[in-house]
Amino acid sequence: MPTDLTLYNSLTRKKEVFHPLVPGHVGLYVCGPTVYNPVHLGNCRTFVSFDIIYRYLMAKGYKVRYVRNITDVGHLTDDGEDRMSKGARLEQLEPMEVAQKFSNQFHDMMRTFNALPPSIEPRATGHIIEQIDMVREIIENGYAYEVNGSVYFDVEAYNNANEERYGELSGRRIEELMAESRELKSQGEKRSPSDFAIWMKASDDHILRWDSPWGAGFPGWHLECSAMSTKYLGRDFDIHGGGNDLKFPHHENEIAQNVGACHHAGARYWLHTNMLLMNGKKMSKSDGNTITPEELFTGDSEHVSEGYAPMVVRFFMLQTHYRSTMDLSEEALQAAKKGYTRLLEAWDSLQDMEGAGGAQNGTVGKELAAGLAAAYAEMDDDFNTPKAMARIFELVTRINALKGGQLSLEEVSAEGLESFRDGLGTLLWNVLGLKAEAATGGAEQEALDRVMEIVLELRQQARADKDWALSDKLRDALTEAGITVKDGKEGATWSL
RNA sequence: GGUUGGGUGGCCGAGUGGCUAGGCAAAGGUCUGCAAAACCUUGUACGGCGGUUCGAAUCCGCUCCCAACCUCCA
Repeated sequence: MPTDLTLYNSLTRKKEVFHPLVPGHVGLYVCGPTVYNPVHLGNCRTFVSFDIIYRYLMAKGYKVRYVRNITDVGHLTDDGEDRMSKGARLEQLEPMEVAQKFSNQFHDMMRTFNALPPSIEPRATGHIIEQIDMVREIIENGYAYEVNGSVYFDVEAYNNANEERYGELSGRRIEELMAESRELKSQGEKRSPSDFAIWMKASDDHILRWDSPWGAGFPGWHLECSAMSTKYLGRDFDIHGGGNDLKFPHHENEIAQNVGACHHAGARYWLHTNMLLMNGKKMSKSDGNTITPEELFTGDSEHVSEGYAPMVVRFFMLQTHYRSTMDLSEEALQAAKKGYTRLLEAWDSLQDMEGAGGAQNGTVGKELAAGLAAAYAEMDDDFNTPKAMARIFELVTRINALKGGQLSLEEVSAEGLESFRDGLGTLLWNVLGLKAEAATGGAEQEALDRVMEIVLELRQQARADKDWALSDKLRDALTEAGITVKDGKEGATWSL
């Protein structure tokens, strides 16, 4: 019984049933990273969230074009310096070298988190022509003006001509914005403080520069996403995503630019992920309240007592809804680690099981099927991964009960178990994007398996002889080596 | 100050006006030579004050507190 996919649209501030523009197809645009420094853990959270959304849309049978940009033009920093060239000077590298270095690093990190690559990953510097064209269109439509080689978006003119739509996404009112910014800074070349640059004149020492009808310069803060989403997904497309902190001004201005250029607003559904906090506060380098993904994995940080595997972190992210702030803490990570281990162990147990019932599923088989369907249904409700996880853990309990004998496999048909296993596997590995990480690989792992088999056999012999001293000694020694032995009905099992 | 979203049991974290979210931790029990694991059972939770309602954590008002955004930021 498939349900409709509903999602929370930031634009309307309501949950809406999702209807793609073209049946069967979804155009998804997500604001990607600025590649001038190492990827931040908060970025990872956002991209993991959209990875799950991407995966789930595909699991629903949609053909998805997922576009996620790389910003390598840089934006102005406080002192007016281009970020890319700043990075270049500090690192003694070419700007494109810096961009490449951190793009590579970003891609590695996405792979580590098991996030699928997007269908198209356009770079801002590769779309200067499109951006210049867009600036020209906006000027032609009367929503921008040129001053000394820079072009500014005329927010007031735009707002008056388009039913006061500036601010519809962020809930801001133009009068309030003007009132504030008047106090904050001088107007400079802008006619109005709320106007924003869509093309900037390059000063003589600015490295990243391109020729344009307005002289040498570089594109403005928000233009790339407008230009690239339009190019690859069309003037109207389905979903635009990004972090909450991009809502204003970035996304608001993106809409203005789209409408300003071609009278189409771009995305119909806007999805915003919430922030990752640590100790209840935004991560910030300046006050030390931060941890890099690498530090989180290795445990090399004052904020964690040990390293956490990337999949434990991903699992941890799954337990919070993408629209809620997520608070990173040692205790929460510990809980995630244990929970994830329990999930993996149940999955392992499930692999060795066979349904013993007849052709018809018994009570337990039906419960398994219903629980799995419920988990999928939770995903239809605005990608509610925490609720889906709750349903999955109810299934974990049943799997363990089947293994422990509290529930009988006689209640599950062979076919029922098979399809349950397939469905659960699809959900865990394909949709939620988890993976069962082997502690060690290949030959080493095989050898260890073999050794453990021998050791456990010896211990089993000792237990049969009621030589508890020897059996306990073996177990204690193994425990000391980091290997846990668990005695079950079908013999002992072990885990690292 | 403005905008947006929050404040849920020891911790994390879902939530539909009335029915056990879930994970971790804790307590009791079953199983086990012991242990671990597993299974079963257990928690006067919903910032505060009012209101609507037969009934509110869930709706409304006020209030306190928190976070993000308003300047580049996922």
